[in-house]
Amino acid sequence: MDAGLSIGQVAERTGLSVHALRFYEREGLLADAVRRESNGRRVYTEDDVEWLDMCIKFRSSGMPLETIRKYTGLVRQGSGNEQERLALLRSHQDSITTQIEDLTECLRVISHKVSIYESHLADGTADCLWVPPAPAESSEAS
Amino acid sequence: MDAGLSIGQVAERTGLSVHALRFYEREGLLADAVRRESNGRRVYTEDDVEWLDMCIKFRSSGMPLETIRKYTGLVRQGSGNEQERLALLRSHQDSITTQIEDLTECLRVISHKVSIYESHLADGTADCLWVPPAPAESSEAS
DNA sequence: CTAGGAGCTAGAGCGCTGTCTAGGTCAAGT
DNA sequence: ACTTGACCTAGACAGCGCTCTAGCTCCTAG
Repeated sequence: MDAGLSIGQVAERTGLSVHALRFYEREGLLADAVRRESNGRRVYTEDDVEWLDMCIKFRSSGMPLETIRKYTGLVRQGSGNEQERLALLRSHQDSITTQIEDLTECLRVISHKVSIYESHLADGTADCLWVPPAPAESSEAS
Repeated sequence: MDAGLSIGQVAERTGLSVHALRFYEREGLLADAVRRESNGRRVYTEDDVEWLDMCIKFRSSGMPLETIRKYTGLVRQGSGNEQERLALLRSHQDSITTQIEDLTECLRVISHKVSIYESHLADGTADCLWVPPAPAESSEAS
């Protein structure tokens, strides 16, 4: 039932490539070095997969490998550094929040542009474009 | 008053480096090739700066240079292809929306982790961590 | 016995987005 | 005259995050 997973199975479950899995391991992103069968093949546990899922969340929210490595290092050291871990997580939290804000602003500007194109296409007046960017926070302009 | 801007001034105003400005131009991201003084120096207009600001929005929301180049090409061609421009903008809009959703999910998971660390640090029980990821959409676990 | 397929390591290569260097021009200030 | 500083071009280099290759070992099925 939980007999341990091959790298291929983990790849399938996480969506990472086998290359990426080996790469992550080499880069020290894994909580503990993956166990091996007698023949040298990696055997992953469910915990490994969970950890990898976490790494994927970190990565996909823009945390650099370097920082994941640092976090991993803290966890590997064992208890005593929870404040540090927390600080790291909090700062990443902030980073994500900022990213979301920035993206939201971009979305606003681009949506404004889209709506201008839409209305100009609707009433046939599709010239006098290109369109200057949205005016920061006020009502319509053109 | 609007005597045209040097590359240095544009760098300062946009936050791009002069290197990046020249790079973007080489890469064909600018609506129209920047005018030059007799001595070959670039002279930017206010419109150029606005265009660059737009490019910055595109870039910072993850649009690849390639796509910006495509958009620029459409605009350069002049009117007649507004549908295409609109399609491109809409698809980028979607991309941003997806990014925001993904980031929001990451933020949820990480905030969960943070709150677990916080409470364990609060009542002194800061072991039994590391913490598995948040359970998708339900109440607390650990 | 043989062919596939999955795994292994070490290390090269790549796509993207800039950044930096080398070598030069030009204009202004001292 | 000389220095300084902003600008120019062409092209090399860099950082990040993978991805792929070469050359190998196993194991299993036909």
